[in-house]
Amino acid sequence: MKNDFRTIEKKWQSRWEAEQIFRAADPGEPGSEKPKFYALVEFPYPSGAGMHVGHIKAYSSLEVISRKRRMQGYNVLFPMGFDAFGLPTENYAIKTGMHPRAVTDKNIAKFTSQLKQVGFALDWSRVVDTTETDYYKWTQWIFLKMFEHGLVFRDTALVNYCPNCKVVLSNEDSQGGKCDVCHSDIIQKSKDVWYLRITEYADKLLKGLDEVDYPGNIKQQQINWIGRSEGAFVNFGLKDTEEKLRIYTTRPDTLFGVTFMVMAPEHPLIDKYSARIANMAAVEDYRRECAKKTEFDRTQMNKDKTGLKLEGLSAINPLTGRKIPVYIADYVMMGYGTGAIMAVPAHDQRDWEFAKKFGIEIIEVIKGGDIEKEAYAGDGEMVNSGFLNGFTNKKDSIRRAIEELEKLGAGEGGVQYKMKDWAFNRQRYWGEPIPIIHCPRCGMVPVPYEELPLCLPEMKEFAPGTGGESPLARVPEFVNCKCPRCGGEAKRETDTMPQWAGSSWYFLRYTDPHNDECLADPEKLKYWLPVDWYNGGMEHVTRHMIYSRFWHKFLYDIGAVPTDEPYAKRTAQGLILGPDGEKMSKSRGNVVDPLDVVNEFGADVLRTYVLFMGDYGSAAPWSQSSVRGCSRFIERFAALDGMIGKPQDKLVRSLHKTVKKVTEDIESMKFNTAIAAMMSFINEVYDAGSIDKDSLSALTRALCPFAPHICEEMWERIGGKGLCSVAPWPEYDEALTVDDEKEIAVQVCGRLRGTLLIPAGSEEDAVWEMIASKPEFAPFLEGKTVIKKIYVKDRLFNVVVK
RNA sequence: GCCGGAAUGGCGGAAUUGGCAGACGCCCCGGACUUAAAAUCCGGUGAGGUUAACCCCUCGUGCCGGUUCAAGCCCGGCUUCCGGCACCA
Repeated sequence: MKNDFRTIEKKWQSRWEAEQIFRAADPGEPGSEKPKFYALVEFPYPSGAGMHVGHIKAYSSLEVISRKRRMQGYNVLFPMGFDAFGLPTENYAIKTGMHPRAVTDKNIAKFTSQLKQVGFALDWSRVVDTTETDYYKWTQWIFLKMFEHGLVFRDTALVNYCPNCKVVLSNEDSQGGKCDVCHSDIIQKSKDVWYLRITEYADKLLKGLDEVDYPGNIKQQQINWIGRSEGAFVNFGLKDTEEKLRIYTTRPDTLFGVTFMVMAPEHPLIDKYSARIANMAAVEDYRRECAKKTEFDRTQMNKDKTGLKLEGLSAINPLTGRKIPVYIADYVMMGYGTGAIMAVPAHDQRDWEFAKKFGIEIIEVIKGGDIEKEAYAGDGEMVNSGFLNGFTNKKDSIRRAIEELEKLGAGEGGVQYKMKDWAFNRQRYWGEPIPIIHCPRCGMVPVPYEELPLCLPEMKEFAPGTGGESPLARVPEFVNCKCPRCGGEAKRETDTMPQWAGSSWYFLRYTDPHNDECLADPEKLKYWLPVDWYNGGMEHVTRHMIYSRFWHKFLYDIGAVPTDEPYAKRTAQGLILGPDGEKMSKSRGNVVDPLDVVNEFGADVLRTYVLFMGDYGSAAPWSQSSVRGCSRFIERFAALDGMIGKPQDKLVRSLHKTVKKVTEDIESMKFNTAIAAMMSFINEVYDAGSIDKDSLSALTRALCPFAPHICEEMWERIGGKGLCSVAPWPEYDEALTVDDEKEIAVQVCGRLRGTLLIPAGSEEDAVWEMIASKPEFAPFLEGKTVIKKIYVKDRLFNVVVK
């Protein structure tokens, strides 16, 4: 037959929908006795542009895996939803005057129709939309639970602020000093910020990595993100005061090498002792200078150190009693450690550069480098260090130093994280309202649980206020309320949550998307969790995944979910680049629209191509002519119904090998070689001229996860029972996957001198006899002494001669 | 700077984890079919040498060296590219 995909694909998509074959069975329902398989893909942000080929690649992997698992008898949950809060929708709404709700609905409808056109085997009865009140009710519920457990706090802070989006961004959203959404330069602004105390979970997030199946690089990225370091807090005395200047260091054993201290310009002790600081005017100037720089600028200026000595203030080394000068410099950040450091210029390059510039003494305490040239950060024998002299092992000397500090009451061992608490508010309309009420008498009061959801008020204008305040602040009916605690007049918080909120728990809601009593029925959570396999992009490995692991671990701690880790296994797809090998982007004009491919070649071809184009985890450029190659493959398959004939032993064996390869390769995400194996098999069928019906039946089912429409059509033509998508996965006979004859390589002294057909499993002596009797090998062996024979069964025979 | 990963034909990529490098697909070339083209089918296709032809030989997985009967794969030293983090004390 011809692959008349325009008719065929519609036909089978409506059959699947009518028969609801992709619906997952909840516990207690028929089908739930099968082993469960929960396959999760990152739900899309429904942009107006519709789906991108990247979406297709991201979803196709688990689409194929879960289709196969379904055919193998699993109860599969493969759901889809929409992460629909966020700036692009809101900006579009502001520009066009449409309500964000209407924009969202339109975009979701578009995505839904496109996903269906590609034929993804999704359970459409479980669609989740983060912007629906039924959903964000529970996002708010989780926030309140966190509030209740002290994981939410508010602080005034210098924040990353995007002047273009008029919104406060987390560190994660403003990397490299650019806004993640619009790429404008970030400025620093003082704001009231809501924080989630994610640092409280830093250790749990780190430890949990031991029990999950993520690729090493993903684990490593999360480990780096959390950035745990072990060291010590040391309290330096401040001369002529009772004050302690507290610092954090990873090398407390270098205390004897401390020649100055550095505080961050914002350090509070500077204000406290401003009266003692003789050059306070200059200090203020320096501080103003620093405040002008963004954090990005500060961290970029890693060449030239700036700073200033605090005249009149000095610190006392707790181990030596020595007087040490104190500086301020912007290479020390208020946001890490204690905002102050002990500087050991001999063994820290930054301190070294600073010391050189300001003419400060450099004392070597670890032997092994040339501290005149640069700081030495390596290992070596401790010198000039009192009781630490002679230590050569870093671990021992650190332990000994901490011991001494603790004995003196001058410090203690401690741990620091690079990860910071999560700035959790945005001054925007299209997000979940933060369910908190500010009462002049009671302070911050949570909205009572029974009043959830706290819905967004209806508005016509969504632009943020000029002072960067949330548009919700302009709705008096929303803002003014009664305090739930004292009944007095109070005001609602008007900030909304960041886009990461809704995506931090959506996979839980899929298990029970319509529940009105709790975020999901505990029975259903218990049945479905954890997610067995989660696939998505590398770009979400640190933020989204760490956030959602944090929320999940919190929910586990309060007994709301049954597992402490949400995702048992995580994989990531590689990017699809444009045909020019560059990242696809509108400005480059190299974007490929997946729907164009569906219209020209059909969904089966699109699906097959994105998985065939290369190693699934690596980036690969789009190639339109390779799409044609896949189209040819599908056509060649479609024509097999006209080639049915008698079984041929060689072909049957090939079929079994092919089925084995496809079965194994799908599970290890080697989709390209699985497809290649089926292509080879079809080439063999064309060579042989015919294929038997059983083999065609097996091939059809093996190809079905990749190209389900044409396979359904083929299945019907060859009289398959029911729908191919739920037919049993083809079995293979292990005995038929091995040949009874093998062609082995024959080498003399490691050089290939020919091949030899031998009965499979032949022993060394028998093979040697065959080689010795073959005239074609004689010239290489004549007159030589055999020193060594190496035989790798069914593969290779190497004769070493002299 | 630090942490990951990669480098294989004209191109995307295979290679049972130390055992015939280049599967499969694209591109290109030739043939069949066709009035013709497209489509389709069949064949060829790493480089060089040799041969009338079949054969055959040599070289070849970023670079230099090593281990081994045998290295794309292991070890040591580089180069380049990609991703992440980055004045983190």
